[in-house]
Amino acid sequence: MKNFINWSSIEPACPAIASSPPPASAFSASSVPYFLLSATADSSPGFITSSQLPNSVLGSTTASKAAEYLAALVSNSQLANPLLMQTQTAGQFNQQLLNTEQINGSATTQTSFPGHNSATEALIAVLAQSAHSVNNTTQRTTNNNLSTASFGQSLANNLVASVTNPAVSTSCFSSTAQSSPGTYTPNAATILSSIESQNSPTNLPPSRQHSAFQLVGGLPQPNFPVLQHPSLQLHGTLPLLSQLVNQREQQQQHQLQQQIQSTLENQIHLPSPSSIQELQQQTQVESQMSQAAAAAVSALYPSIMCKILQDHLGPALRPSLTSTQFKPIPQNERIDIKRFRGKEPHEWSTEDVIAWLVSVARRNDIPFEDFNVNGFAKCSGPLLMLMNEQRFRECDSKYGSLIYVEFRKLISDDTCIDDWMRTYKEDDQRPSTSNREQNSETLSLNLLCPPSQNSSQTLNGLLAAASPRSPFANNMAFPQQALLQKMSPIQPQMRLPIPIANIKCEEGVPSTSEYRESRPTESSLLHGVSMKIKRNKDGRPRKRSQHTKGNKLWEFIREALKDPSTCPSVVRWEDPHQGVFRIVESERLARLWGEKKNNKKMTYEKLSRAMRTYYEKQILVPVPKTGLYPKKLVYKFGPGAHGWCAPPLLVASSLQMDQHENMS
DNA sequence: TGCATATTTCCTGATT
DNA sequence: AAATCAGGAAATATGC
Repeated sequence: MKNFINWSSIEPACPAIASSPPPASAFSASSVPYFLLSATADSSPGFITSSQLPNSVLGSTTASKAAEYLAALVSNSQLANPLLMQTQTAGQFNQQLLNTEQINGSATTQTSFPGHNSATEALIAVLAQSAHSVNNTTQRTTNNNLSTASFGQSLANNLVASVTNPAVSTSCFSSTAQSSPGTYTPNAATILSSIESQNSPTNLPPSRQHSAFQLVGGLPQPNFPVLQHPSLQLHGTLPLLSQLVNQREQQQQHQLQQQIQSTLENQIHLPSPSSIQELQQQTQVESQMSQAAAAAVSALYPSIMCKILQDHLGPALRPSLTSTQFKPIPQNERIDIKRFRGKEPHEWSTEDVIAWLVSVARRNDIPFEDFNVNGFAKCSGPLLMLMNEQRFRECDSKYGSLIYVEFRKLISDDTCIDDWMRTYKEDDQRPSTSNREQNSETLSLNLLCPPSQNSSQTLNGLLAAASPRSPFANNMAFPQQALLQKMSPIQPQMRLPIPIANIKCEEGVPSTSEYRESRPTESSLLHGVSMKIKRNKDGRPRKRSQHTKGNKLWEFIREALKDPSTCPSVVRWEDPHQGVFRIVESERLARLWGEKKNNKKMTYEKLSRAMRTYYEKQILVPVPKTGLYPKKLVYKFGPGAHGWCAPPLLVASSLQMDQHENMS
């Protein structure tokens, strides 16, 4: 157990650990694979340029994306043989992590941090550790075949350890210390949450049960056979790298097959069939290792797996990769990702919606490819306005709620939706039937796209898509039903039950509506679609309520602690039992809070002032000055707060840590 | 309309 | 030196 390092024992001694990257000495040029050094990028020297990346990475061509991609590529190739992963980089990295003095050293400065390769190296180190630990496990359990699950678990555990550790997550995983510190972390955290939900600590091998807070150190010193090729030293091109990877794997497979073949042919000279079995097992393990590594990386980094890698991984992995998940944005379908900003949501075309989704992904540090864009492919702004949270979840089961919340923020001041609905109401009240038809058509078309598009479509055509038994199929009163049915499969109970004219008064959903009475939940479909326009004295429309449930600052922080996209990258637990948490990135938290409150001027200064008002109400209580916690940016929930509870994994890990500390 | 609530904004000064 | 903490005071936005 000596080679475990307990992060919690280091952190209190160094509250500023998250902002103190390792010294430059931890990495040297000679320890970096050639192709990382040879590539150049405008924004981040040392990384491959965005033009060299596949489409799936182009959604957000940040340096960290490039780093992730390269890391995946490296790991896919090198994890095929775990020994290759025991690189100098990994060894040095781990030694560096183990050196508490260095971590605590005040001499570390931002400028000395080699930001151009840190993310990749950190990841390689973690992957190396995974390979190493699995290798050990394999040696210990001789006859146990290495399973995909166990390897993936090991990899996941190491990433848990790394991401949980602020020194790694905030400093090392930030690909470019200068331009985008910490940008890697949310992705990793997002991925980890799904892993954590699958892997309970009790299922881990004994050596990994403290993984959430510990990182194994002391890797053997290396022998780093980098992929050496003259071209790579000049141009770090992915196709060539991929080709080399393929060639090398084919060679390895071929050699092993030859070995087995010759062994079988010379069987008479062999002492026992068990050796053949061992050799076959070795081959099997090698193959499984390769696939397991690939599966693990693909599971961890679905967004950065490009077609080259998928092809490389072989059929065993493909079933786990959905076609939609990795569908690149076609080059010829580029969209103006800024246009939507100049429009109101009800003016958004389907392209604007996609562009907005890109911005949501970026803002939340979610790989855009993780969004089920297909689910929103036919949604225009007006249609989004009619969709409730459940409908968003139907479009994207994973991120639907988040996207819904983001969209509600956009229309929170009720301006655009009110205007839009009012316009329709005015039109709708015109007596002429022909007008009604026309207006219904306009609206229905608007739901799909703004007037500029799809104008050739007719109302009849749209209505034809509706169920013939629909109560609105023949009266033109509510074409949204038809549209929603056409858009995507909708559960019958989700159908819009009432004519739009009747739903304009939030508090007055018509009492005559049999639908409402028989199915009260249906009114929730129109949550937020309010015709009641509240305005301030100066005539400006009121912003969305600040007192809405779940909209208080402490509740926002509570939710951030539950959200893998913000915990532990923005806020994280210090002591989940006691309700002690720490703000990791203060300004980012303030920015997120500002976004929620539609206040671009929010700062951490102001946020913290609001936090201090909570001491009076005991929503927060002073953090005990026991020396257990950092002195800054640490808060504690008090009896006035409720609903906070730490993720089970953290609690379990923390308990184990307590036991471990008690034992020692 | 007025009051209560929950911040938000600005500030000074202390601490890390 | 910069970031953070502490808290007073007034302003603002919103719900009821």
